[in-house]
Amino acid sequence: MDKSKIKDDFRSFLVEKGLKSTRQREEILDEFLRDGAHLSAEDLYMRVRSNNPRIGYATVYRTLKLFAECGIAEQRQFGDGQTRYESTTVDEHHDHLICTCCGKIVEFEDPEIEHLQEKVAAAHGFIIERHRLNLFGRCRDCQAS
Amino acid sequence: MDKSKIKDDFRSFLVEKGLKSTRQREEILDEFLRDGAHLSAEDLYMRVRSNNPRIGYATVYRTLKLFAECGIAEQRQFGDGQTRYESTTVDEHHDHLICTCCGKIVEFEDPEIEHLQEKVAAAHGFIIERHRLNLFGRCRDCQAS
DNA sequence: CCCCAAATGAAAATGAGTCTCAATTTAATT
DNA sequence: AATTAAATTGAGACTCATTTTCATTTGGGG
Repeated sequence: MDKSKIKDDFRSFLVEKGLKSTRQREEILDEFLRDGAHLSAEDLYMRVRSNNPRIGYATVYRTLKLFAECGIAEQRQFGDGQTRYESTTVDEHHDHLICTCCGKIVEFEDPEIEHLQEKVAAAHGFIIERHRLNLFGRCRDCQAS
Repeated sequence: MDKSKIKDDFRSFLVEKGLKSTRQREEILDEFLRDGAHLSAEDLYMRVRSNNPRIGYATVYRTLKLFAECGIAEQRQFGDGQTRYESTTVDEHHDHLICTCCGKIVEFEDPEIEHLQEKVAAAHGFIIERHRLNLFGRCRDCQAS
């Protein structure tokens, strides 16, 4: 949750990889951290643009991939055809409840489920690196209609 | 698992919807049921083509969507940019272990996990319609490298 | 300050999936 | 068997997210 730590992480990552720290990358990261959960490249592009209209589409895409590679963001697919990115704080990640009616997304975590996942994986000889759990259904509001 | 029952299901579905049973749909369904777990439209197109090169791309896409609508197939995204379809037997569905190294996909089911999912969803006021659980990691063979 | 590898932006390219439309086929009806 | 209306098909055009290309600009070590 500490934004300046995340920024430092990213800068270190760039140095290690022999990449450069640029104004654009900083701006994109700032905007990415400003709030938005589940931002698509398009979303982020729009936001960044409103501060600095000279930033290109491709740069946003490229930078987002760097975030993922660096580990400060994770890619998600919710089935609407757009890849969405979510900022991660190292030891924290969450699963999602997605309303098939209104599209609302609720995050949750459940240690018990995680533990069972490890168990299942181990039974098949796998070592888990990450997981994706999406529950699709109807939220309370949409159960009326 | 009873292929002729699945075919009958699909035929009934077509009748109910006022749609027509065609040679192409039969051929595509036959090929779809022949084996392939996790077929992409492209995969299936290739296979169908090897029997009948006159079948079009669009027809395969359209038919696959019908399968999904009918409930004899489910769509899956494994993050490689292609939608994959998996044949379903009504009450049976599975989650996946995906090796990030060799791409191997292992299916599993765990009633305990499912139960916990229901619980979590209920706690947030959701009624689950379906879920997707993917565990990414390294399979036994790839843990060496 | 110089240099060059890396980065950028604009535009073209790609690739999965969808749509259009003229020609064909299905299946219900004469 | 012939008729017919509606559904289907195949080819290719199209969409839209994402990637690549390439000429130009920029970061930062020497």
